[in-house]
Amino acid sequence: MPRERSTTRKAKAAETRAALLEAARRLFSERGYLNTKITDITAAAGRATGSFYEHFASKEELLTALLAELEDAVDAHVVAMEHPREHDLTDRDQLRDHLAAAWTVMRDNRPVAVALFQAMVADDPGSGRAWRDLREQTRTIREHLEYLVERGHRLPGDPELVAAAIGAMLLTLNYALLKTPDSPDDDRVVETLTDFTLHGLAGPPAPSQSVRPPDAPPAAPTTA
Amino acid sequence: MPRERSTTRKAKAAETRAALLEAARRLFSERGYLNTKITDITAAAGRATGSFYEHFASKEELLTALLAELEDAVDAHVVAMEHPREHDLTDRDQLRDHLAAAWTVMRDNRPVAVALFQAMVADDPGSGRAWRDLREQTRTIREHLEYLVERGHRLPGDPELVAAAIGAMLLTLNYALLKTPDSPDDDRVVETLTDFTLHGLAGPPAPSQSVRPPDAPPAAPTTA
DNA sequence: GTCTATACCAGGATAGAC
DNA sequence: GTCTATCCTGGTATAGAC
Repeated sequence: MPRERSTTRKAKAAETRAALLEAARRLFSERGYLNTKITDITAAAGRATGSFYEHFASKEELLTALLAELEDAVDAHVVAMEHPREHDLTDRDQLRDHLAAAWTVMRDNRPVAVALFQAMVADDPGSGRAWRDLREQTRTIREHLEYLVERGHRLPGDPELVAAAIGAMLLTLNYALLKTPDSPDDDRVVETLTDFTLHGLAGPPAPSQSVRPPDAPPAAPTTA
Repeated sequence: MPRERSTTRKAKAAETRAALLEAARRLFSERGYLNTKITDITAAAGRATGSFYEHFASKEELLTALLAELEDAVDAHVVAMEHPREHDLTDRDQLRDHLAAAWTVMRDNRPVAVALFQAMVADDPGSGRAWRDLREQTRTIREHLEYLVERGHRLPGDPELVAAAIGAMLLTLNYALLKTPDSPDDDRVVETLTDFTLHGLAGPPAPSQSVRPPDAPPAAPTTA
């Protein structure tokens, strides 16, 4: 009789590994990645310090494992979508869907989002890691923007830069709003970011093609 | 004869203090705030470890001093401007001036910008520091946006949130672009951020009221 | 594979002579 | 005020028994 209570004797290791990952998630979310020590993780997992190194060489490696899990989950979720680059981000619904997806992933995986963001910023500024991470995480957006440019659309600037700007906004705002209480609810944030990204401060052109009712007053005239 | 070579015996302390600050600036800029240890600073300043504590109680306090210097400089620079909140950020020139000012300050004070940003992110996510810092640093923008709303302009969302989004974009993009080589030049970045903030991805309304020549093709039609 | 125990070091901070 | 010397903590990582 191989495994009865999920313990094939040897597969018990996987249990410890899982416990460590789970504890890490909890602590990363609460105290943050940088302030969580390896000893904190093992203690929270009810394991000895030494056991940690049987599974991970370092905290960074554990984070990598966490990230791999996340990517698997995301892949499984997007498996049916294919996600070609032929999306028109100047279409409000499509834009909102993209931003909402990004936002939801960050919210549903708070520990990883926190850890990645902190790790990105903690590295030496000259290392270029921040830029690299930002580029990677905005790949999809960038490709969509490049597609727009190819179709003749005029963007505010280089797609790479614009995509990075949007990503910077998303990542940092998400992090800042993690504070436990009274954050604006996710829907409102996504709607705001959508409208801002789509039309900026100036607001939509004359005939409101947004979802909003037409009771919005016109743009303010110039001032001092 | 009081001071001959800037050493009144006792005023020599100020020299050490300045040396520490200067060394800290250099190291913060190169290795970042988090990776710079107090011993690194004293070593770089050619002083003994113990001397540090004669001037600052901690690294954080040194950062505060650095920040105070910066604010003095900024104040002196803006002294003639008064800077009332009656600015219209939907006016491209005014918007660009604001963004350019923020960008220039960050670029001209790289060490402080790095340190503040890292310190903000390194704190526990639940502490709310990130949100607090973000709010403080976007106070001016927020006030301008509130002014717009009072005048009847329709923003993409709550002024506080929109201001924070803009600030998040600026701070993080600045940090990411600090990597020494091949960053796009500051002018291009500011222009891009201006256009994005003003009109978003959709671009300006039909009759181009932006600076750009009218050779820009129309917005891309809808697609799959 | 997991535990206990411990070596080890980086770094913060202080004591006390000059 | 600045130095040298040192203490002491927290945290990483390993050794070796079970």
